[in-house]
Amino acid sequence: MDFAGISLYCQIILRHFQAVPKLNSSSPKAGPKPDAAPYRLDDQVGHLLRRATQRHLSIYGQAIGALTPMQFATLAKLTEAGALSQNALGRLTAMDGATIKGVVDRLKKHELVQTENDKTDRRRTIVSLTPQGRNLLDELTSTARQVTDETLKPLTDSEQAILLHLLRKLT
Amino acid sequence: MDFAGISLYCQIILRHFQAVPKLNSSSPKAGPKPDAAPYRLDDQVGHLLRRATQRHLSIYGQAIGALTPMQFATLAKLTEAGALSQNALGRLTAMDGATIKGVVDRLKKHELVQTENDKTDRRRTIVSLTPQGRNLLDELTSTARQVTDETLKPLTDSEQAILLHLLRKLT
DNA sequence: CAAAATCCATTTGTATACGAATGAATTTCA
DNA sequence: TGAAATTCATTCGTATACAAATGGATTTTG
Repeated sequence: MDFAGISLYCQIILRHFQAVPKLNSSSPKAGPKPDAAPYRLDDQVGHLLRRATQRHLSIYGQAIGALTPMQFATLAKLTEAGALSQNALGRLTAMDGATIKGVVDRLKKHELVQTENDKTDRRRTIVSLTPQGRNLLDELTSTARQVTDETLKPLTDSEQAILLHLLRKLT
Repeated sequence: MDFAGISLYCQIILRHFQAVPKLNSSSPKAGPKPDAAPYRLDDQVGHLLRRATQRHLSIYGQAIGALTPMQFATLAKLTEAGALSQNALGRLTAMDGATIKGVVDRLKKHELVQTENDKTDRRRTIVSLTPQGRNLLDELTSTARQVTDETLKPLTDSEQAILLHLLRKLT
């Protein structure tokens, strides 16, 4: 095992040490206000996730106008995994059945994907990329990488890695 | 300055050291595949933010059925900041004008908020909590804290603090 | 095997989201 | 001051989201 990364991580640790509010800073013995902590919206994970997502989607929107974020995700997943049943595609892009249907319908209207019946399982609809869909995704992928980079720009490289790691644990 | 927190942070650093993919692990000299990194949806911040948000909203939904997340956020912000113009309320809850209008309309229908004209600025509509709205929020706040706790449960205390810190930087 | 449980795609209904346009009111600034 | 810029609330249109219900197909199991 190679320890070349340690100093980088120490850097961020030290930075965080000053920035992060101290855990248990209120002493364990009950003060005059046991319920002193107000409920502040700006401190809630949900709100912070929401705001971070909004900023990301705004960056995406300025960079990519041809496809909505979920349409892009759908084409990206099809590129990655090949043809998939509509429901499987929804699972892999984290959309429920009702939602992925609308996205696929709109992509079909633009002739970026096509559907066919599954021979083996007559419940399934197989969704696949059209040549146009493949081409469009090829053109947009490098821009999409820039969108990710721009989204993470406020963080150092190690902070970025840690954020992704922590978000993954929240899945 | 007190350094009592350092060992905690070192713990997570060491854990991350093994879990986080190495930065620049591909050598700087061009290999046979300069574009070797595939675009994997599951590695994109946007997708991870989305999944973390989905899990959070699912936890919220199981815990709180009386109000949607945005309705709760709206009441919480009104409790925190007092009566606000509709647009100001939208800004503080991170909803645009069109969105906050729908939320306020639905809260009004349930008589949890009320609106009045601003005497000073005739463009503005002032939104305030009704007694029922205040009561309902009082009842739900401790559950909302549990929702936040449950959302962050997969992380240690220091990881939680770091995540919130990093998300704040992405705003 | 056949009933029960699942899975698949679809539809319906409600609730965000947000760009863009609009008209009224207020503020800015030349 | 008065025109230009901004702000506010509203509306319209499109695109997610997701719970719940439905009907058809497949899998699981007793």
